[in-house]
Amino acid sequence: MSKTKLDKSYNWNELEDHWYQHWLANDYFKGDSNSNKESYSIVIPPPNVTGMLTMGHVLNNTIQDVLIRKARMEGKNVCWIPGTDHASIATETKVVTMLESEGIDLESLSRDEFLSHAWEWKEKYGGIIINQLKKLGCSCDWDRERFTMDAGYSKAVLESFVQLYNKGLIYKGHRLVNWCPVSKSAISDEEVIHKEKNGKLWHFIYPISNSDDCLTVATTRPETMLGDTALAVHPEDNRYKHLIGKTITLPLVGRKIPIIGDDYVDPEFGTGCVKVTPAHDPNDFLIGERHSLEFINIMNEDASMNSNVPNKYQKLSREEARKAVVGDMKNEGRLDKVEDYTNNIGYSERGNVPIESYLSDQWFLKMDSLAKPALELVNSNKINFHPSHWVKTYNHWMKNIKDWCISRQLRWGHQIPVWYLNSDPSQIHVSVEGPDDPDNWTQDNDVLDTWASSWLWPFAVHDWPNSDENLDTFYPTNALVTGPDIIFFWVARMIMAGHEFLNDIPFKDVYFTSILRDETGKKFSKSLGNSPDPFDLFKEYGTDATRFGTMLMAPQGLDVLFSNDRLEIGRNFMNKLWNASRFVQMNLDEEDIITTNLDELSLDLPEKWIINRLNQTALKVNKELEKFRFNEAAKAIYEFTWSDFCDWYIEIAKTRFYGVDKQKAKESQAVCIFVIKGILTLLHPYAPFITEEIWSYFKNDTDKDLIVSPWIKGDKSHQDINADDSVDLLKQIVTAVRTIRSSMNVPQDKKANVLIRGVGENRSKIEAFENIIIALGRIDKLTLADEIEKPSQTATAVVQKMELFVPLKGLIDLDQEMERLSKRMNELSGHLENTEKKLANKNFVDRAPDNVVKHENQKLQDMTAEFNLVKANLDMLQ
RNA sequence: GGGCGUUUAACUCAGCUGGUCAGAGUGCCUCCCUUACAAGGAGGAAGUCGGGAGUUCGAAUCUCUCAACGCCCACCA
Repeated sequence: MSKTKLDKSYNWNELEDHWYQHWLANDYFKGDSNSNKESYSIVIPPPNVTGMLTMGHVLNNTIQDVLIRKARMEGKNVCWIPGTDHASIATETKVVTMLESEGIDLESLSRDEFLSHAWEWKEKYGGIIINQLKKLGCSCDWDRERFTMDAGYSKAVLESFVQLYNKGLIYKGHRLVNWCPVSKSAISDEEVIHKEKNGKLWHFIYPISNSDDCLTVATTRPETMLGDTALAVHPEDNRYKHLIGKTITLPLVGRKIPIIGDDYVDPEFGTGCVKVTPAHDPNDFLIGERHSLEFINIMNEDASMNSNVPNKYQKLSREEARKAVVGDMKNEGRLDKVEDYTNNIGYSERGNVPIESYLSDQWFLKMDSLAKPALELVNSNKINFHPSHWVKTYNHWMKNIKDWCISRQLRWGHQIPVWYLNSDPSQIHVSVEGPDDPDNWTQDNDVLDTWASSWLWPFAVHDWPNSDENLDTFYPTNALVTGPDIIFFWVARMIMAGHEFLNDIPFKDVYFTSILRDETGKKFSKSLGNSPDPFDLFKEYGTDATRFGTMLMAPQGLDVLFSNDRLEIGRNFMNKLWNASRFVQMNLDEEDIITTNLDELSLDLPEKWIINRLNQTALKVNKELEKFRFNEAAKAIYEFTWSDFCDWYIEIAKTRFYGVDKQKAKESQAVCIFVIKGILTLLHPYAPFITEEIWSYFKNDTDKDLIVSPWIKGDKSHQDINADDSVDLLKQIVTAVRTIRSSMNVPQDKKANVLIRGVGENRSKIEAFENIIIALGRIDKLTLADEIEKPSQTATAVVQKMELFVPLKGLIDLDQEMERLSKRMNELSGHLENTEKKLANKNFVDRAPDNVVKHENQKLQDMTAEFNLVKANLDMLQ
């Protein structure tokens, strides 16, 4: 920057890009796989390649950037690997929508043609979110950016399939799966969202063959009766058990189907009699297997009726078929009644339509043997969850894990590396490269579930299995930062994959972020349109303020109600920091002050105090960040900067800057710079842009850019109780004077005299601060005395057993003063009562630790003294 | 049905291994545009820490219980 002075206000829109480009140009973000320094690595949870930056991303990636930037400043070999996920089903849906809108006939497209459209689309839109992350300030190693369908990555995915297949963990099964009729593909259990819906319960009357008797059956899905192959009752149900073994003629279809007895049926529910559709319901499927029933698939892939149903229903959608079936049953007099009924319906997460249980050939991965070691890794704390209560959720899922349906009937994704011999499809070939004579073989049409590629992310980004170089340096990663909503989809599976393929953990710590909600508690989501556009916020508040504000309001593991005025806290803080820095800068006597070494100075108590407080803040920030308490660390920096440095030390420093003692002025300037640089260092991970900008004005010749400057650990052994106590006394006196002035409505420009009685051993301390107290309290004359008569018409206060008199001739309002003193007396007597009670309790004195008892005694003494003085002063007024 | 979480000032929330007179920001009241900052400064009002019980010398904090709200998982046609 060519400027030598900080601008009057911080113009983030100009400076953010400048610094980001500067960091990139200096290669600060790059990890070094040949370094022998301690490494620190994170892999980004790859956003969907179709994605746009949301507030969720802001939260998630700011946290990662905080960890990464701190580690970098600690001098570690840092590597944050970015990338995107091909998001098979989500992306394919978008591409299909686009092609349809362009009037392109999907049916006429070959697989390759479709894929070339998809890649075109990816090239066009795939980079958006990456650029958005750069705007956010993420210090990722962009040279290592990965995409889950990159050539190398794809090879890793196929490799993993082949390995698992060869171990016998992958099998093909003809099973009921969750079927999304929109994407015409199987989906996993985790991709099914259950929604409560108001539906109906239809009661149908079925005639029993060769009999006049009937059975009434309740169903929520009338259309599936076209695929019924049995009726089931409980074997012990006295109403029906004599019917077991008989048959009924299925109305509308004419098929004769048996009445069977099965424990699954709950006699209490509905009519106690269930229609069984083995090909379209998971429970019925199991009944069907137990009783060797016929499995009749009645639907096409889009959930319309197929040729296995009577002609008149064929090609009807499931909704139309339901209407038709109900109408026809009613016409035949077989509709007994219709009840309202609320039930949970599974919806496809992507297609947002009810799923079908659908019979099809799919590839499955056996999970039991993978889950066991992964469970152990977390429960033995080799991997730590933050907050830890997520371990229970993890355990529950892992202990009830089911085989994973990994095949999808899509085109965008990793095509399953299985080939069938054309002349005999029962012969299969499984390998990464495919068969030698490809003309005789046909590859499986399906692709893999997206998560069956992203579960390899922590090591596949490093060219596994081809190269070890980066893996040796950057694997296992240190931390994973992600949302608890993908604990099953992704986190659990990465742990399994890490153990399976590399026999190691993929990360040491997992931090689960908060879920962001709007003011009314609704989850931010694209479909609700209630998520603010982060870029509007960056513009309005600045990226640093958005990052800082978001961190401040994101306590560990709780949902967060997001609102813009939280970001104002961040913006105001950045403004405060900017102005404090500007103030210090404009008061520097000489430029070379920035090179002053504090060790060469003999500092006064206020200087020692603020340096001490900075050290304590650094210790606190380190401690909280180690525990992933980002909000607490942010708060510590905020409070130190605002309350200690700006509110007190800068005000004290003014008395130095404008005083006659030039040496003190210089010392104070040096201390201000030291403290500001400390603040900038601690704040940099949260607010990288503004801190780097201010730093550039304060750095000296040996300083590097802030992003790579040394982190402050804090020094546990450094303490200065004397300085703390002294400044504490100073603050109490000044505050007492200010309170009196304020409550007596003394105008700002009117100076008051202050007398302090009973100074005793405090005299030297106060004398050392005299000019500061006079300035901050707007005092004309300060008189210190051990014994002195109380002036008339004076307001009083008690500070550390000293009486403070502020004579206010003509200004004092007796009633107000009496009220003020009475209030304080009441407060004190309340506390005194409690303390006395405590100390009178023999059990307390005997059993509580000495220091606690001692403290209570001290409290009693101090408060009694203050009480007596306040009372005496009050009495004099009456 | 099973599990997890939340309940602290008017609002949004901190408060960690039980022990300073329970904190912050916003809002509210009073005063101040004092040459770093009105996106600011000084002062102030505001809380039986969801209800109840228990453990303890001592509970916002630990245990139990009840209530309200939220989330996750499972699911009977």
